[in-house]
Amino acid sequence: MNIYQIAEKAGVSIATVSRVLNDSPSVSPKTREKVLQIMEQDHYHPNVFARGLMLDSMKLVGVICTDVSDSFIAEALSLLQAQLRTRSYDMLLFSVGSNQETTAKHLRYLQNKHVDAIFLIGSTFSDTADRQKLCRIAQEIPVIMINGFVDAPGVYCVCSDDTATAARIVDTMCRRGLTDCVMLYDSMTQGTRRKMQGMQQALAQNGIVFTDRHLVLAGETLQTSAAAVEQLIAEGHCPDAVLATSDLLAAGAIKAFAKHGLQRGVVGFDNTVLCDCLVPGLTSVDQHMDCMCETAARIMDQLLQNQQPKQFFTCPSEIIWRESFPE
Amino acid sequence: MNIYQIAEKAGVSIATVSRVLNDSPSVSPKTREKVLQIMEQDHYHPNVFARGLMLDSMKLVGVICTDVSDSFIAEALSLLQAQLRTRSYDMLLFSVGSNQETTAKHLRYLQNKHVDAIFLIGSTFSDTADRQKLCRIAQEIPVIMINGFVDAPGVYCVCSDDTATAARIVDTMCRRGLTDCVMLYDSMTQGTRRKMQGMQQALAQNGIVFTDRHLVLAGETLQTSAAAVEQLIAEGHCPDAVLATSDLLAAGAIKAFAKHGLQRGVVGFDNTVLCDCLVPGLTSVDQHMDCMCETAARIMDQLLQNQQPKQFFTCPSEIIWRESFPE
DNA sequence: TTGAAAGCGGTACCAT
DNA sequence: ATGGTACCGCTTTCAA
Repeated sequence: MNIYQIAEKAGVSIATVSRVLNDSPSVSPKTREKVLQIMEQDHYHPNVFARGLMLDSMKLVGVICTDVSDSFIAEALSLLQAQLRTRSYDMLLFSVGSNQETTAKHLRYLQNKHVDAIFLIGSTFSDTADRQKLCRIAQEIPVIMINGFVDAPGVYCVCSDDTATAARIVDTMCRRGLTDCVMLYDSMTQGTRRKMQGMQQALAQNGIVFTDRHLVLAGETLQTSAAAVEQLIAEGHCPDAVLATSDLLAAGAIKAFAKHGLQRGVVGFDNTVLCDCLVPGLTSVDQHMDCMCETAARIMDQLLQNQQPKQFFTCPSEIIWRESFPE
Repeated sequence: MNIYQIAEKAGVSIATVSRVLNDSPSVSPKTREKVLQIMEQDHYHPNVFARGLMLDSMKLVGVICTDVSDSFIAEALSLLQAQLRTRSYDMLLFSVGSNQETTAKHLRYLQNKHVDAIFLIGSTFSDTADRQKLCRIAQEIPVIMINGFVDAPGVYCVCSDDTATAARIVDTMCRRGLTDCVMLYDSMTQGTRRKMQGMQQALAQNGIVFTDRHLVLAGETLQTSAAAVEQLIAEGHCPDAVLATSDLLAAGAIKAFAKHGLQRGVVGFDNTVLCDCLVPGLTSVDQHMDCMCETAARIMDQLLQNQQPKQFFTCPSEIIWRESFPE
């Protein structure tokens, strides 16, 4: 069923049918009605490829993320999906791991797919060559980073205020005398860096110099994180408190402390479902992903209407206090 | 940059260029080399829309799931994504909630998008009208259900052997004298039903009649689940052991028991990251999603090559024993 | 082995 | 308000 057959049945030209499809005002109500009726009864739907070919758009956006099965990213996808739906955009999803080069390759791939925009969730671009690739793509297609940061023309970034929140947490720790606190992280992403800066600021405010010993590489699983903390304990460097860059790492710390019968403040990030499951309940940071995704979608709207949005946006995050580090 | 410009630069016709693009054998090595070289230096990539228009395919599959942020589904997506990538298919993702009608609508939507296949993750089709819609679509496009079951021509299903595994667990419980066990569930999906059947079988084997009291609706959050178990305790119906249809519900049970200082066997499903985080560690069922996704992808392969795969597949699941219900 | 030309199913401009 | 028609970029016969 195509536009020609509809035109023939309705006794009009394909141009008129096309006008009806596109809600053109210059069609008489009578004609429109007749055409619509025939479309209806024949279950006609315009061919998306033909439309794409002419308009160079299929109302499709590409989304590149490191790992769908990360609950933080999964939540972002869920919310972004909802935002896109209200705008009649579909989502082409790529879960590509944390390799930068792979991510860059996918950017190019999506460009060739003629997507209308590209969203990057939690990607890092520390490598210069890859960042330049990103810049080139961004000249042609709107690129919007969620919880990632690259300062380049055409690249728009929405982040949460990790730095401020991490600072607030570490400052609270210091004021309670827990000055020997550490940050558990799995890899030096932009997000980690922002949180680290917050810690550094707070320590400085409390007259403490931020050094390597405040930063602990903890792997990316519960087990590796627990092992890292246990090693600290074994070495006699048991920290007063722990701020982890994810709830999972924080869970590892809780486990390690519990094993040694120790009571220590632990705070995580992302406020995932884990927090309520753990004992003690995990104090964590809710990054208000809904805000970030809505902002990201709005940026897309503006870009596709050739408006110039601001390049950087920050969404507030919130500390959700639980027993692992009470307010 | 299109096929015409390449043809002109190479001094050949567009037909020849097209042949090179499609690896046609009837192009002289010389010509092919020259065309390829020009494509290379001009960074030419065929227009996906034009190609889609002719071939009626963009090497795209639609994936409909209830909720990306469910960790079980997120894992499935991650693995399915990997399978699709090796086959050069892209994934159009829809997270539509658990409403059947909405799911059915999206089937139709994807049909109009001319996707090459549709995957459904964890969907239920209890409503007859919606199931019929599914059947109609399945006549035209391969429909593959992961962890869902509908017996209809053109609908292919990959499930894990929930029934057998649930039976094994409940049988173990009974043999240990924990005959007063209950199943915690959140909604009567196909998966729930399969697990329920397993429980029923095992109880029957142990001379116990399966009744309503073995089935406890526990909502879909940690809190609702804990509340449901606490209510049982308050009513003096504290179960000997609990089998929950998800780890989250199981976590709720653990929490409720802990609050009352009770020691009870608890088993979950999906073997999510939660299991290791909980205290005691949660015994859970690993459904080997990798197997299911690989099978699903293979079914797609066969269907797209007009072969006739079996309609129903079962992947083995495995009990991962932890402290909450030791082996 | 190669080229010419007819689609694929729309959109949009130019007439009328 | 409507129709005719030239695209969009590729695939695929049919001839040469």
